[in-house]
Amino acid sequence: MSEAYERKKQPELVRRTLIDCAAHLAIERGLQAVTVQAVADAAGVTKGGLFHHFPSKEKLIDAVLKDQIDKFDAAIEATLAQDGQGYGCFTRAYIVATLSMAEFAPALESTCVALLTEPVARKQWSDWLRARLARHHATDAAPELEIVRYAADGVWLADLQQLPADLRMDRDELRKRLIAMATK
Amino acid sequence: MSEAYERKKQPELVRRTLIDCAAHLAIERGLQAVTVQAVADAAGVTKGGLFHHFPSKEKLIDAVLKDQIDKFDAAIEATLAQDGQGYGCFTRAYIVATLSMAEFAPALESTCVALLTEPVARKQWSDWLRARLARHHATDAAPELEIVRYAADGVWLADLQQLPADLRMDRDELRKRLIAMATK
DNA sequence: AGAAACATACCGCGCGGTCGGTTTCTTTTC
DNA sequence: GAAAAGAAACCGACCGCGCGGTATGTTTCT
Repeated sequence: MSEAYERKKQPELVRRTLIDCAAHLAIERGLQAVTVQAVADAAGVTKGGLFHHFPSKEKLIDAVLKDQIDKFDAAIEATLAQDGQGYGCFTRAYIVATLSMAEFAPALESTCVALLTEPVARKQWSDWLRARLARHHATDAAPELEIVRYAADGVWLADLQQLPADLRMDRDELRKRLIAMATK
Repeated sequence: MSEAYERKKQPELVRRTLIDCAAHLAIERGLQAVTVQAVADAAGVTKGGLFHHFPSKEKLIDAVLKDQIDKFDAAIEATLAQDGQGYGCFTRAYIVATLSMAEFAPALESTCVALLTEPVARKQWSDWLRARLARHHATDAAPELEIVRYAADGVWLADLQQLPADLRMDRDELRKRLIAMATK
């Protein structure tokens, strides 16, 4: 109640920090660096503290995955709210979301493909995509749009690999071109 | 010399098997399943035998990576030998190589993105790409072609994730469309 | 005979995970 | 309102196991 100084513990804040640190570690120093100890240290907690929030390391990873998908989904929803509807609206939102992920979190907490190759993660992603495609079937079923989505994925991958800038197109121009391909 | 029954040991064959098994394991059961013991077992060798061929696990992984890039490079070279030259010849070869990788080795030994996210691997790939782009600068520098490459990468990624078939376009049609985009 | 190609047995370390205690917050009771 | 009671949040020490790696012996080829 008192707004003097909020010295109360914030468990959900710690939980967030743990998830973020795990993603950060994975992308910065590789998957092998994601140990329970390292994540706990980075989050300023002890190992015991971490296991208070997550029953196992696997559950931690699951949470990281879910978090990434949730963020992505929210970004798409936000764009859809503006763009409205019409041919390729979902695809355009997909492009914007993917590219902005890469832009604002350059290989930081944006994602972890490494995790995506883990069998558990594949299902989470394909389930999400299937649900989305079903929803936007009327506007985004054209094969041309599928190809544009692949291109966005490729850009995302390049970003994850931290592909040197001299091998890549300017991001704004890239976005423009992709959106143009997904319009009309 | 004797062609009676070739009972001689074939060390380079064992080496190949080890590399293949490592890649196989990574893609089938995730990166965490790639342990020295598991690779050795899968290859029908003991752990000591494995360490006779590779001084460390890291060198094994390096070899897997190099092998993938070599295969990819060879596939491109083969296509280039037929396609000849002209606008987008490298990009078309890139498409064919990427797609055939995915087709003939469906998530088997085709590759391991997981490994690609490891810092070591990033350099290997970007070095290769830079060298290639420099060589084909005259024909494959157009921004449209870069986008098509991204699309091919996206397809490759989808394959790695073993994305269900109901979410994907037919591969032959996909190839046709991509090549068309990289022509003229 | 000598070297390469393995197998066998072993080691130390760091990993994921557990357990009991301690602190911090929330709720109950008077 | 304070004090007691309870639960939640977290720490610190510990454990067993499986990992990457080694040293030495044994077989197989040249």
